[in-house]
Amino acid sequence: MTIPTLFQKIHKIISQIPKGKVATYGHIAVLAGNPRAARTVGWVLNSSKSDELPWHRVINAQGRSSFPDRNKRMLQQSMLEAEGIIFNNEKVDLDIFLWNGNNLHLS
DNA sequence: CTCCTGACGTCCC
DNA sequence: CGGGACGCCAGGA
Repeated sequence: MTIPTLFQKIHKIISQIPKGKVATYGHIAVLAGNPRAARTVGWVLNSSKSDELPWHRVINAQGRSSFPDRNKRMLQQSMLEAEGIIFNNEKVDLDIFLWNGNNLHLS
């Protein structure tokens, strides 16, 4: 395959986020090779089928959900809490739960 | 080809 | 610490 598109890279990376960890859009963008493609990451999640990607493990640099709908944010929070992620005033401790991309392997 | 939009990030006030 | 403005990448009309 020729130079996987950011879409494929991002998609692959997100699908490999380990349980109990979270990744930020910016971090994913970095892992994908484009530190400035944070927006593209969000676009991928929105464009791709949310049922095949752990979208709930993707949050912004603030350690918060970026959903415009409060209801959606709480849903994500609940899903992460179910995985062991601890929320502090609706904020995640990135120093502890941020995935560093250890087990990441692109093909 | 040009313009608009988007689950972001960083800088400045 | 909160809010506003600009920059980035990719896709769709």
